[in-house]
Amino acid sequence: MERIRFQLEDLVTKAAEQCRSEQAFNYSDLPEFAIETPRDEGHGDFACNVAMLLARQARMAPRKIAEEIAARIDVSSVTAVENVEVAGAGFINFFMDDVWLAQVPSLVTQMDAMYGCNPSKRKRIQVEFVSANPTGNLHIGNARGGALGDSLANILIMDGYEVSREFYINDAGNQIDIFAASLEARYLQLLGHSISFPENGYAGKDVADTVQRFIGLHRDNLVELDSEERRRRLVDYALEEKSDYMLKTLADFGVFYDVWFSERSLHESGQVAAVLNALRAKGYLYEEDGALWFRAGNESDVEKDEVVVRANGVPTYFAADIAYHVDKFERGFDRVINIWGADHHGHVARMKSALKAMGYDPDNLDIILMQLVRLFRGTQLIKMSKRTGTTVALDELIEEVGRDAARFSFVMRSSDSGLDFDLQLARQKSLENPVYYVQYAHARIMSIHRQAAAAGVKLIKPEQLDYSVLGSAEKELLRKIADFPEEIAIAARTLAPHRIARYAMDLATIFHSFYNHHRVLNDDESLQNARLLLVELVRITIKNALTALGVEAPDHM
RNA sequence: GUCCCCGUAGCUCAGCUGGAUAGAGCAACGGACUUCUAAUCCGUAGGUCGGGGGUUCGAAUCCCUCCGGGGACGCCA
Repeated sequence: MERIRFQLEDLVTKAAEQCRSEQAFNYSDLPEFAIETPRDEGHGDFACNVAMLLARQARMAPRKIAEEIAARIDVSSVTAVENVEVAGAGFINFFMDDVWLAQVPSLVTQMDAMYGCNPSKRKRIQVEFVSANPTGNLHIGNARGGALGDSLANILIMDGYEVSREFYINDAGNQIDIFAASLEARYLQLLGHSISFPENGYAGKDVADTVQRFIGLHRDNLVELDSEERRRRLVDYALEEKSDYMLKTLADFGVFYDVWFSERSLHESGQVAAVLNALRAKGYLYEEDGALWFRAGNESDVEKDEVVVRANGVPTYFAADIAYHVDKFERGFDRVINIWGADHHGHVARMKSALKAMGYDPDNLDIILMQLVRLFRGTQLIKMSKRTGTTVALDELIEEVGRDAARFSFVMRSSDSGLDFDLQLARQKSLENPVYYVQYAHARIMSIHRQAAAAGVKLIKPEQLDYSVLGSAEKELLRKIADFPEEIAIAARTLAPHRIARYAMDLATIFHSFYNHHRVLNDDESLQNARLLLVELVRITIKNALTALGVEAPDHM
């Protein structure tokens, strides 16, 4: 379909140039205009806005310009163009011959599971998402990040990028020390020693359970050791257990990673120290109150400088994060995308500023700030608290509402919007739940195929399609199907997976309406053949859209 | 105080890099199952796109400002 757009663009450009040479009107540069798909069918298959954009330069009413251009468009050079009209403020509308829609069936059936994919961009993108602290279970916000990141990665792949999914394990730093102290306290308490629990410690039941399992394996072996060694052994055990569980839970959620990257490894390899040295050499670091600060303040959009090494000599999370992002770009990614919770937004400008200081182009780093999720059960808000462990974790969420409903709910909304997730609503298999609406369309089509097979009706090949039997309802479906690769491109460009959820719902709507008005299996053989092929194209497209979102396309419901 | 997100129908939201008469779902009301799955469809009703300026041929969309809601401003991550 893209080819048609280029051809039309070319037609318009030539016609405009001809206008200039014939002095119909004058302009110096032809503005970058659009060949868009009008919302209203009455406005044709494609519309061009060039006349409005030329109005100022040409000093002529847009409508008049459009007429001059339209009169010079050579329709015969592109066979698929049937008619050109000027409408509205000065739109040039193209009405296409059926020829171009007739290309859709063979395209879809040939590409099948690949339909929607765009040509290779020959670029590598890394998507880093979830990256939860391995000190607790995955919560509802991580679930949104997981659904979003995984879908985005799928969409980028479809749009022709090479994509690597990455999880950054925060297995170093302050919170790990607190975690270790909490583990130690629980360990000693469970073995009957009277010891106070750290004030800011991890008091959740899951932490106690982890310690209990450790005791089951190793009994009281650690009691006699010194505290540092005891903590090290406990935390190593706990981090491994927690990470494994996260991996498993994310896999249950349909999320798989290419790389698990350890923060601790950055310290151990000396990369953090190396980055600090480099920044110091470039004059970006200074000392104040005993700590080492990164000078980010030169950039107008950065509020404050940030500490990279504390007064006690320990590097901060930020220091490690700079080293981490340097490492990402050193691995050769053309573009790096992070999905962060909105509460991290203060970090964005400083991170970019640090990357710039290190000699990288900060524009190659995109950070999606995902607004926070509130969890409800009916009208009751469920408060999140990592410390007390009262939140609903991702594994419980999957258990309660199912993977498909959960993933679709998270990904159907723009990441810019806050999300209220109602457990009661999500578990209902009802109208409130758009995922079933889309899945139902797929199941219905599968049912038609089963009936067809039972009656001995075979699916025809696209080249056998009698195009003339298709009515306006069928053509509307074909047009929507034809849009899919472009939808993928837009979703990839704007980093907005929710567009694909929206698209799937729209396509399902058109299909359900068609289904209720027309029978696929009927007495007219050529009509039946055409419709059966058509619904198969719908099925492929819906399935590919759902797959991009990590949602199943069921055969039965 | 500074910064980020949001404000569109009664509710939940979509609206792509400005484009033609602002769209869905839910809720309300009225219809459609002896026929491929009624988890569906068809119709009716519902809007000063938070307010005010500005840019433009054209603004829900871009800029400024004010109001309202949420969030962040730590030698935590």
